[in-house]
Amino acid sequence: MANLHSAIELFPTPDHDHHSCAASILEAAERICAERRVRLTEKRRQVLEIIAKSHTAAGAYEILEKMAGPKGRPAPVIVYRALDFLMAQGFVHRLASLNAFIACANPQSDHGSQFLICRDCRAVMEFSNPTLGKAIHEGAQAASFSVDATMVEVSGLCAACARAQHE
Amino acid sequence: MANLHSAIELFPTPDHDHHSCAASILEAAERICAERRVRLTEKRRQVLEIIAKSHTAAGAYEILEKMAGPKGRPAPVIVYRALDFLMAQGFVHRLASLNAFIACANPQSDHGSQFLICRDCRAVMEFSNPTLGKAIHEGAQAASFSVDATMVEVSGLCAACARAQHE
DNA sequence: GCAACAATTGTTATTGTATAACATTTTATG
DNA sequence: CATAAAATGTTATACAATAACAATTGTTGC
Ligand SMILES: [Zn+2]
Ligand SMILES: [Zn+2]
Ligand SMILES: [Zn+2]
Ligand SMILES: [Zn+2]
Repeated sequence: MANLHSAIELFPTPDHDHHSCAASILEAAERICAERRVRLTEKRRQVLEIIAKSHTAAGAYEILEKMAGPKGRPAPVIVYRALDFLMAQGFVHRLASLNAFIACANPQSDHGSQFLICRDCRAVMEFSNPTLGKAIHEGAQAASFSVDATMVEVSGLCAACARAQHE
Repeated sequence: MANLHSAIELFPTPDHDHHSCAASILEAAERICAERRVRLTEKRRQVLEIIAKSHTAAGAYEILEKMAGPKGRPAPVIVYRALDFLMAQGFVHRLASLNAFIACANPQSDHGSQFLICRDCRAVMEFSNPTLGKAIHEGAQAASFSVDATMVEVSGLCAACARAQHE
């Protein structure tokens, strides 16, 4: 996961070679599932593969389309169940502002969701800013509020799209 | 809006007297609408009133139920149009993590959305932590990302519900 | 007042997102 | 292999949001 000091190189550019990202996500998932004695079944793997294939968030029905075989696409509940599993294991995050899903950049560590979302190319970057996490926790504490989960979604324009607009 | 140094008194407790909160929200809305020469029509006022009546977020269809008269409830689009207006004027915020709506605690100032949401009593507190806002902006800048809108939704347990669980 | 126009509301239909309930199949365990 | 648990299949439904167009209400200048 990007710690925003080296983030400039890490925001997914439209042209970057993505094969290694996707492969390493699948690899990590298999390893972690083995460790935890949970099963990365065919459906679950298929959904994760589809999500990991892109740095843009995928909607549930978009995933369904990509799962479609000769007999047409599976029922919605199929993808939602796979997503529930993948989110429980921390392999996938849900972006509430988009009703869409993105592969986790760092599935090992338990972490709050913090995302930059480009409104133009729809690329998503997950980041983890300690200052931000600390500010949230302190704020909550001041209200005697005990935190379960935090959601930070920042929408705007990525550097590449900002440049493109100036041309 | 709470600036989390005095937040302990401000998280809405289940038993607090709410009439003044709701009344002042409606009052402020009327004043601001007059200033801006926009119309707080009957439907809009009704929707705002329903939302302001509670410190828990209201779903669109929940609002529809409460709008129901002898002829049944109005069409969904009625409430969504009112919500669009109320959000544009800054009287209401949408909570993406709940697909629900809450009255703004400080409709004067333009501000990013930051909320504490109790998973138990479902009460919502809007807050504005400058450190948090700054951290988000700095993080985005480090990624050369220009921010349009930020969304911070923190779910957990409020103080009252935490106490209740310990009994 | 009233014509002309803009804003708001009404009506019907549709798309998108997500879950409930229950049957069947697959996998792990003794 | 019998049993139980986990995962998948099937059908139906609930909830969230928008599209397209008609009717009504409010505003403005004459
Ligand atoms: Zn992550
Ligand atoms: Zn972009
Ligand atoms: Zn607000
Ligand atoms: Zn509570």
